Amino acid sequence: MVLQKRLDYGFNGYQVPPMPRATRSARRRGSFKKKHEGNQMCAFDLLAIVAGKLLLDKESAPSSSDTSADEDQRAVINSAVKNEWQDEEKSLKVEACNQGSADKNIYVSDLSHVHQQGCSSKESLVTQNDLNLGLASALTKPDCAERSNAERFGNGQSKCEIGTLASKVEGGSSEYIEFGDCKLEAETKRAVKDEPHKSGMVQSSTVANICNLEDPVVLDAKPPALVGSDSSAKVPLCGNHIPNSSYPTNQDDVNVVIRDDDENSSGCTHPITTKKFFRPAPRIGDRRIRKILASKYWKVAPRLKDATVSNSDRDLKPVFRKRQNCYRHQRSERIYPFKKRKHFAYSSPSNSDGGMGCEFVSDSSQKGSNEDASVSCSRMRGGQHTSFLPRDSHVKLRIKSISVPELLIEIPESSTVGSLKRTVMEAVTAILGSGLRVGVLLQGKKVREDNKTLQQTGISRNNKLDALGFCLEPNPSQMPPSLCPGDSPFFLQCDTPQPILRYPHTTGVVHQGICAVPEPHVNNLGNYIESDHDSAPSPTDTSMDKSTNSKALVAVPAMNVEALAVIPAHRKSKRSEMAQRRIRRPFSVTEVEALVQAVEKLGTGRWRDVKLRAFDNAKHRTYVDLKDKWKTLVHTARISPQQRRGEPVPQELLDRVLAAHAYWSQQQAKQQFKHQQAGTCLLI
DNA sequence: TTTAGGG
DNA sequence: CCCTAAA
Repeated sequence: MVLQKRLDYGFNGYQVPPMPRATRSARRRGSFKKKHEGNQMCAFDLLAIVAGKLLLDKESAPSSSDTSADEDQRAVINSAVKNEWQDEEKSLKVEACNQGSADKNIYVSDLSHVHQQGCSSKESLVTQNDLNLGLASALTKPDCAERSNAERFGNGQSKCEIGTLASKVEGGSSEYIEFGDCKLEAETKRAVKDEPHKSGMVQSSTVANICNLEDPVVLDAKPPALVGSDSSAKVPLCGNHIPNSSYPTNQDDVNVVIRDDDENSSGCTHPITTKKFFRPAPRIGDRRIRKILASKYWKVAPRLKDATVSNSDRDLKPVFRKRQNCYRHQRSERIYPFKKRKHFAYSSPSNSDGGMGCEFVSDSSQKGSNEDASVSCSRMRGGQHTSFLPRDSHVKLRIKSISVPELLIEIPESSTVGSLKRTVMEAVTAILGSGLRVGVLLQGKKVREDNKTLQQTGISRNNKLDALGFCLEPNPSQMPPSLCPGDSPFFLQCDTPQPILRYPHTTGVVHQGICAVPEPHVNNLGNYIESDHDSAPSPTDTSMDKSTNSKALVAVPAMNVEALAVIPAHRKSKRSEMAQRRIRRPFSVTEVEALVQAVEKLGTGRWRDVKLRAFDNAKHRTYVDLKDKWKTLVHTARISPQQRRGEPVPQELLDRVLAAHAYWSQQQAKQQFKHQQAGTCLLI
């Protein structure tokens, strides 16, 4: 689209809330990005966190008291799932892909692969209201052809696929993460074998690499007593004391506050509302974490569980506190899963064949005692010891892929890709947050009898490799009753303890559907591209403000579940693109004129003053921008008009540029000369 | 944080 | 526009 109209620029009298320079600079400072290059948390991790939590919830739910083999199996799988989801350093991101068919598919996929496969977010995306969304791990798919596997189900039925599962697991711990006013609990793994200072310490990269554990670690079996208590279990398991931690450790959890980028306050500043739900920002580490998470690319949740960023509970809103207690309670029930993972740790970690379904491996002979301890532990919890035999044949599973329910998203055509991404992200988060459970499929059929043993069901080690499948399916029990008519679709809901979705930049727009968002300007999930809100009201900018039209999402559970083959991602995946490059905003002639005028007056080398003088209200123009623009202006003025590109700058302006440049260069030279003179005089 | 300059 | 050294 061509800019038809010039920017109405601020110094002409437009009143735009000035952006705090400090934040702006902080954001712009490259050092920050660099410094935290490793501290990314990708969308996938977020999903993992959510899913991990839910799976855990499910796992420890007292309601499922029976300890049938099936239940055990699910528990084990749950462990693996949540572990794996947080394990991979997949640089995933919600991407939109147009495969050239009528179907538009959106994938959560690896950055490096999306484009590789010819899927570009630049392609036209939102041309219909009913988008067919697929969550796919592109990196796990050799090519687009395989992806079409998912597509061929058509708009209504395509499956959402998420991630690969491998079965490599280590110890773990759970922690809290706040996304805006959402609070999630995340299960994270922990290198048990590491030195305490290594595994537990919070470095500057608190949010960084928690998954770089290459070697599976086998835990020694702990006496049940250890498993019973939260605190007692943690120490030996995780060695998580934090010697030089910059984080206070007076609490049991980690509270990470995600705040939005400063850009989000553009248009209207909401300094207070933004903070409403957050804990009082406290001590040392908080700022860093906050920054890291605000950097739009998150990696993995902080791994230390015994540290907390904030120490005051009293300031929490009641509902918040309640939530926290709730989580804390859950945590204490979640010790045993960690141990159970040992069970899984033995299965081969390396499987990169893109098979489908899962694999059975005989496991009866290995590491009997350790695993038995954990397994028995879980069974004891259910009150049954009878089924447990030390030499029981174990079925070893390797889940290579798992399906998640289908997502349907409705979004106006006028929405931008950026908002679409956010929307998908939110939908994904919501769908995972709405409650999932693991379904078991045998020979394509769902196994519903939870009480049957694996043997009875036919899930034995003699089984075929692909006979067994797993899927994630909506969990009706976790859905808000009011929003769940029958077993119908589950909706996004905002005021559940689960991930809360917010729609950014929604200036007073009513969200259709269930979400009533208190703080529309807080964007804690996406904040991708167009968070750079332009305060200068050009027609382009207003039209680009798509997020205003964000609508509520409706997610429909998939009826159609089938595992797609996926290949595990490499652990050291390429760093996803760091902080998003700012969108390009060509200078309008008006702006150029303002710039020239200011430079004529102030000279080159005083860009901050230039900024203040002429661009104070254009918060998207930094003094660096102005300096750069001047640089290019000078260059433009020197080249022939034929070589120039973009909106033509009047020759008159270019002449002034050259004149001013010459003048101030001369001045500068004079200054330098004088200084030199002074210096030599002193020396002599 | 700003400036200056290369990429 | 980004990144950074240097001030």
